[in-house]
Amino acid sequence: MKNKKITIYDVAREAGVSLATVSRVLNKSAKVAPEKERMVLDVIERLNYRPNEVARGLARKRSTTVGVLVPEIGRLSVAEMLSGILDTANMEMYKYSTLIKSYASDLDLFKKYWEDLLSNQVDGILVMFDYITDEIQEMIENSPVPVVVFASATDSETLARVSIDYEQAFYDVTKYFLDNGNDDVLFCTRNYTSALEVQKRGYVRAFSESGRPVNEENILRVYRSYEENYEFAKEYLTTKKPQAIASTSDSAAIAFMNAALDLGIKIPEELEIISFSNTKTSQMVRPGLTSVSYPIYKIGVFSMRLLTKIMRNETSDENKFIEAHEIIWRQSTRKQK
Amino acid sequence: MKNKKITIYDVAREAGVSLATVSRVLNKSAKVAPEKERMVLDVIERLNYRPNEVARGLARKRSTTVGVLVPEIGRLSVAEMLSGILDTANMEMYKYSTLIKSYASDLDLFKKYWEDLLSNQVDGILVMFDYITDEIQEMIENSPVPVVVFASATDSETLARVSIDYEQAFYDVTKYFLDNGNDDVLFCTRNYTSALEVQKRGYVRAFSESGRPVNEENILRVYRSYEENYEFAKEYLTTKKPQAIASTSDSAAIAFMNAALDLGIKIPEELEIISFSNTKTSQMVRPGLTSVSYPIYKIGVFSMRLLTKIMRNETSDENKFIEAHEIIWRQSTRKQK
DNA sequence: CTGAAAGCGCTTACAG
DNA sequence: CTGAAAGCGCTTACAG
Repeated sequence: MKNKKITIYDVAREAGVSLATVSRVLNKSAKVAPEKERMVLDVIERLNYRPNEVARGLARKRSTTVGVLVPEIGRLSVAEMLSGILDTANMEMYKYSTLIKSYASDLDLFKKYWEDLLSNQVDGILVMFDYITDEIQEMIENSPVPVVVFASATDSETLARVSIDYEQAFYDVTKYFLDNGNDDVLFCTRNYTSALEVQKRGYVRAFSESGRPVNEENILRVYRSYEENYEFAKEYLTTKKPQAIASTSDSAAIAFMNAALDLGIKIPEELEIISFSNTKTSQMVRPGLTSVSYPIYKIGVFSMRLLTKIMRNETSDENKFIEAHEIIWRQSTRKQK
Repeated sequence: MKNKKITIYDVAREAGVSLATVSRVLNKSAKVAPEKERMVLDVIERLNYRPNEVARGLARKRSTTVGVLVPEIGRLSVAEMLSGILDTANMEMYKYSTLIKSYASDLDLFKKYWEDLLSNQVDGILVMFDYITDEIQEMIENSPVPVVVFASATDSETLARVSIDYEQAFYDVTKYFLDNGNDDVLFCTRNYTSALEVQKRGYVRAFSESGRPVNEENILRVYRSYEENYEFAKEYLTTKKPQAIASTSDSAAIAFMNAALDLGIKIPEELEIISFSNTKTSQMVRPGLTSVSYPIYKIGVFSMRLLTKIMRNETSDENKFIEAHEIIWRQSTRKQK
């Protein structure tokens, strides 16, 4: 560690010009005589001057920093979206720094981080929340800076957002099962919160349309870890014989699959399984796991792009992007591609 | 979006005190008369005042922000480490904001982001780099702010860092294979850079000790995607019959495993496989994949903690933490637990 | 095209 | 215990 901090004053003195001029060549914000510009640029180079973004932020009242709030950075899908967000934020035309907060699906933590981000004067915020409650929506609507919601279930028609149609995705999967003679469709989900509501709606709709009743007992809350789910599945499948499983969680889907195999239940002949996130694991397991695939990385890219537009006041006619989902058929279903 | 920015001036005026007093109660930096303190606190509450961290950072010359440089945020292990870093950074006693940059394993991008972080006046930097070259090491040593290196291979004895002993891990795995009668040990790695050197050293050492020669052709560079690796493995295993595989990449290990199974090669009887990262997938596949496990989350926690100590000038007698690794034995090896 | 000056919203010696 | 004032390192009208 060394390096004495060198400031714009040093550059101005050394180059024999005023602060203002240095600032102008730095920001290309106004015409500067070519010779002076050269001088300044030379000095900057020689002194290895690096503008202080914090001072800059204060002076121009823009931090060129955006905040990102995610429920759990350790989730593979989240990491993948962050990847899209960061890549976009750092593109030449954008160049935003990103302050990332992972709130562990905890509402209080979410609120705290939200305040933290505002304190840090972010120019905009990207929010991912499994389900946008009224409270969260109100926070967003009262935000002093633009907010874009991504990969979140919501009923709002006004929020700027990019995600997929969760209800439709669950509908599609359930309908496939029902259309193929399965009455007893298990619905496994990890978070038994209101997030469930939007998704459950698709499940219920498919049942209604097919004229069959929904059995509430078939809506299962599963665990976080694979081991727990495996034990649970093994016990469950010993007494009950569902015909099909739709799971929001990859780990639960695979736990059920492995448990079934270990119990001698044939897949997909006796039990069909579809998972709601097409992670790398889905293709590595045997039999391959049929999954709903959606453009995770792209959702990150689009949400950052949308936020940028709004921050720049580019009147975007469209502030809502619903990405298409698709079912990737593998060996855990009778239909295979 | 609404909310007119309210500043410390507004609070001072409203509470009938000076700026300085408000600042004191905000920072608890000096004694303030209890009644005045109450007043100020009340006004803050009522006005919903939120200190501007950017102005604060400028004034006190500390941003309470740290930078994090990772090769690829989308990698599950990276996400998990970030999880540990963020959790620690946000703990009451620390409270650092984190500026995260993912440089796509690109040296130029790394350098750019490095400068960006310094421009943003971070108080410290956490660096992950598959292998710390001399160039990187020099950047770190010349950094104006403290730097902690994590989960990176390096020969440096001076850098503050926390990681595992890569050489030893590769040695352990190779030795297991050699001790159990496998001469033909494939070594699969994704990045054929100097990172390889440190790891290869363990592989080579095990061979030397056992008095057997290393066959350079057994050092394989694999692909990024599972599909490519699967195709490659299938072709490879058709002509060659290795007895054991040590792979730095989970996806390659599983690709070889599935390809072998599809070719009728028995695992582990005819081919043993060990992977170098114990991801969730390792336990979900059948047969279970024996893997080297190391405390990923903990490495994040420790590195952030170490950085904090250095930033606070707490003379840490120890600036190097090497976490223990462990082999989790599953069904892809003859030894199973 | 260029400089002097005010201002961004805070903190922190310095006096008292 | 408290306030006036300088300063953190920039940007940006305002004159010229």
